[in-house]
Amino acid sequence: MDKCSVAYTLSILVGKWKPLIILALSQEEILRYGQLKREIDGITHKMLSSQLKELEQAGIIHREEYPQIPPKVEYSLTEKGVAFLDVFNAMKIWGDRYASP
Amino acid sequence: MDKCSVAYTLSILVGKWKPLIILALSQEEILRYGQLKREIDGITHKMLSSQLKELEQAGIIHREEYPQIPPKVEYSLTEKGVAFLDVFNAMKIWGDRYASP
DNA sequence: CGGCATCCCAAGCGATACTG
DNA sequence: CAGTATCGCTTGGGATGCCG
Repeated sequence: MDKCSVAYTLSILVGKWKPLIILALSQEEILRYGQLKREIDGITHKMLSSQLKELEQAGIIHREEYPQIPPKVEYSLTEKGVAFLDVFNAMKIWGDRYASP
Repeated sequence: MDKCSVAYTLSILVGKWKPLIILALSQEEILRYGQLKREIDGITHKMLSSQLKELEQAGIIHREEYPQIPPKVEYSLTEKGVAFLDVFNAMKIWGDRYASP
């Protein structure tokens, strides 16, 4: 097994919140900032902002900003992000099978 | 997608070194402590010890101790650990397809 | 040879406040 | 409503040393 591509994938999962953000967006297609914040239990304002920015830079999510007052920003998964769900699916299968006592 | 089983799987991947340990053992079947240390570039004594212990407690790896002087300890993947390679495989597929720029 | 304990720094993260 | 900045705590993990 080649370590490099696995390492790249792991780099996406780094941090306490990124997986939860991706999963939240996988369920709702499109979510506004505030909706995401409510979906993800316990995440702080700062963390959500920074993690969203990192995921956007990684090309996992798309950010759509509407120039209006009050501001409105929508987030959604890119094709790359949707494909990432295969990884979560493998995790889910393994977790279902082996989740601890 | 159920978060719980995914979260359990993610908990296995927590830390800088656990994925590398699992991957190393996936390539060699059985490795002694010192061999693992040499396989995994840059890992410190302390980290290898602690991560091995955690993986053993999680049931991912098997620890076989030979009561002799000098000590000899062999590590290998359990069935649960081998099954975990499916997760890495999904990661590899995604990484190969989408690795950056 | 392999495990465990100690010390210590840096990164990660939370709380809070300010801005457009 | 969404984003940025600052501060300080907590924790992961690196370096080192002792023990069976």
